[in-house]
Amino acid sequence: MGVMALPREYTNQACSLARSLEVVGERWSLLIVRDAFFGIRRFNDFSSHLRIPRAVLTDRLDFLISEGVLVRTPGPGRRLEYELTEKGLALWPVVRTLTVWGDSFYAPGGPRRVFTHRDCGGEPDPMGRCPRCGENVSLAETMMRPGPGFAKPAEDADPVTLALAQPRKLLQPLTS
Amino acid sequence: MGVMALPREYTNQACSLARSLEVVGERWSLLIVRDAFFGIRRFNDFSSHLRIPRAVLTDRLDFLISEGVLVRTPGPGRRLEYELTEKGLALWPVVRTLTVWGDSFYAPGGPRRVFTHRDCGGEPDPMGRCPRCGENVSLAETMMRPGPGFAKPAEDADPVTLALAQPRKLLQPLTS
DNA sequence: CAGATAAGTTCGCTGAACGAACTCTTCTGT
DNA sequence: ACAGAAGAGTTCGTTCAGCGAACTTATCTG
Repeated sequence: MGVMALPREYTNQACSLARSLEVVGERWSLLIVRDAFFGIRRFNDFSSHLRIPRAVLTDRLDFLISEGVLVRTPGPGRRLEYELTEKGLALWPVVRTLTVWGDSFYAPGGPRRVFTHRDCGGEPDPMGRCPRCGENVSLAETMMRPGPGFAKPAEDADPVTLALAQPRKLLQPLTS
Repeated sequence: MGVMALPREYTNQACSLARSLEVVGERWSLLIVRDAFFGIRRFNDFSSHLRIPRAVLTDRLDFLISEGVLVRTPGPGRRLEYELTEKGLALWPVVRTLTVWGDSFYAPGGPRRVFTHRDCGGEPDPMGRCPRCGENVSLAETMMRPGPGFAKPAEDADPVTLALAQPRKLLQPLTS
């Protein structure tokens, strides 16, 4: 059974960071969430893009659902899909700040992906504030595209990886 | 030997989030970094505050040093101390956004800690911008104090926990 | 009705995390 | 100078989660 033991509690329960890490601090969890922001919604798409063991993927999805970060919904053709809830969407600043840190220290060629305000072209900060127009940019108004440090995927890369190498809107369902 | 194998690589190396998680995505790493922001600098203080197995703490500290997130320096009385580097300090937005998310969804009584601009009392956002005075607030100008959702530690809690229940400046060395 | 595709399960293995106890070195008081 | 305490790890046996590969079951599709 996929009943997953609650991840062992970080002892210092007085801290909201520790509490958050109990939910999204396990291996793969944040990458699954990131892929959901990128529009991935189906089991096999997560599996082929992340190359995570399928049993682990099952566990993580179940757990994220039980924590209210994802919901499982029937998609077109009754196939199951996984989508971010409001609570999951609220993780965007976390995903973004970690990515910015990685870009700063591990991407000598510049950011691997760039996120821009669809309407004005500015680059919103992790909280969504656009420095060009001053607006608060929603995720649906945010474009993602390869940046200067992007490593072009091989021709024979999996279809999901190829699709994510094209400019897209965040959260736009990726139907491979 | 504390030689730690590089954490298994998350396969999708085209992504800076995955790269970041290889550095700070392992169990305990971000909590160690958080404690460093709170002023903890000594092995035993990390150990007693986090209640992490000591061998794991050794591994994590060595690894964070090898990645340039921490430095080991001789402190007063030649005792070793661990301090955040510039690269480590750049993780504050990550720590802060995760904490804010945890406060939002797992702290019904309100934030467990609040962080304020020493000069004006405003509460800077995770990027450091103070909504009251508009300034960009440095970490050294940021005060931390218990918030409405803070669980008062028991009288017999360890000295580190007790010290962190008092208002303090971020990064101020905690010499227990 | 015969593949093909989606969405998982099952299984044996290995390595990391765990807690408790132990070691070695440096301070501190008398 | 010496005894004891505190700091900073190491060692050790156990347990459990993550791993990859192969297998299963259910739904589509031609």
